[in-house]
Amino acid sequence: MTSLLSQQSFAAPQGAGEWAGAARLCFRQGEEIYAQDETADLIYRLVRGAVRTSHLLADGRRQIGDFYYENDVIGVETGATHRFSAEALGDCEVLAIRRSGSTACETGRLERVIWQATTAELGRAQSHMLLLGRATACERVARFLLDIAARFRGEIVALPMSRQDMADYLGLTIETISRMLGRLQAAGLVEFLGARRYRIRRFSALSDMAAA
Amino acid sequence: MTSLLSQQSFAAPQGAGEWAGAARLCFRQGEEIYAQDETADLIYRLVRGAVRTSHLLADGRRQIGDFYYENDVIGVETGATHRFSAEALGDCEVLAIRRSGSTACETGRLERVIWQATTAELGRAQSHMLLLGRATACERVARFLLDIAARFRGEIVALPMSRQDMADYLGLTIETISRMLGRLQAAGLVEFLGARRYRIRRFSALSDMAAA
DNA sequence: CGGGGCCTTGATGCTGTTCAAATAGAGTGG
DNA sequence: CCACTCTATTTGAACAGCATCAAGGCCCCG
Repeated sequence: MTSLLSQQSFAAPQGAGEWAGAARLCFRQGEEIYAQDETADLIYRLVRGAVRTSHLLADGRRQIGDFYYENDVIGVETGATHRFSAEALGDCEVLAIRRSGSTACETGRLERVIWQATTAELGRAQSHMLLLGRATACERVARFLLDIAARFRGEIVALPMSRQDMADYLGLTIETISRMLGRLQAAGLVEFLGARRYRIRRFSALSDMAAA
Repeated sequence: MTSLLSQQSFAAPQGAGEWAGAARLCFRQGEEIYAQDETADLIYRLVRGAVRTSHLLADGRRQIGDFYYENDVIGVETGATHRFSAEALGDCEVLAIRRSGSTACETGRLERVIWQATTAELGRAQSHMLLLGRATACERVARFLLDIAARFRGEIVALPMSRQDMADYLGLTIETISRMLGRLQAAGLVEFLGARRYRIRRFSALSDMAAA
């Protein structure tokens, strides 16, 4: 029942036609897929692995835009250049395709992909905004654990990113991240199996911690 | 020379055709244009006045999404309902039009408006994210003053929003806002004429305070 | 001229940061 | 397979920035 077919249809829910002429690229851990301020003439579809997008300020402060997984589209921008860079969190594989020069909204298949990716980006950016604006450290971490868990089927969730990545995503320090994770575990809401794997123990209580 | 015609063409830079069948609505200060969680079947074009969008959490914490001025489009959403509500900051006037049910990306004139508004939203949400994630109180306030000023021709800038609105936009308290404004004024970077009008005195120095 | 909301200013406290050090864990070579 | 090393993570203590609490002043508008 859990055949290759159903697995394939899960891996390419919108049909693979849009990505027919795309180039297949591989990146190793930490490698840059595209750079901040680079011209944004390619868009990418993540086939395997995980990616972070990050924005670096002049003085070294960093903000992680988001984390991406299989089937997510990255590289779509509102301007001519990339506001964020994209780096592979582990070894990963992407399809890259040139966006046909048209920045406008058209009926073509690729434009539909761009539209969907843009609205998805907007939704996630808005959620991220709410998180950064008015949430306590504990709420941010709780929401993060829930969000990551929501992307997986299995009960045990893997964290492909470092504590520093989490900190730069949540607008906190690694020490605070570590302390809040410890607190949530001590309260029995989550259980860690090493630093990079966890399981949610009390979902509703964790949701309460995450507030709205 | 500064005729009605040129004023009109400024008021409708992309042609008014898209808004031909739109209803004209007026709101008084503080009135709600649309509510959080309400079905998002209308989009709006702000003709006169200023608007804030805000998201309320269960415990009363509030996050301002953004501030909007003449010719801005509001009400475009990533889902079926409004994630933010919209309120008039002063008396204002909007055009409202039903988005034709099609959530997809099409070549129609209205779809083009929606596309442009969506990308504008994404860009602003990303900037806002960077501001909330890794900026100090002083940097946030400096950037805010620059951003608002960038929307006006004149040298003297009016603030249509209260200190509470600014605070909920920047993720700070009104007291901190007030102190930072005082500090920037004491440093000679800006000059206030009453609480709601200011002038930028040293633009480059203010830009430096705002960091990236 | 007076009322009331908005804004500013001051004193104190708490959350999260910073600095510092210990520990755990992953990768490597013997 | 184990010891070793290097990095990532955790933990602790002191500090700083912003929040909170509390007055006081300004300004707008009747």
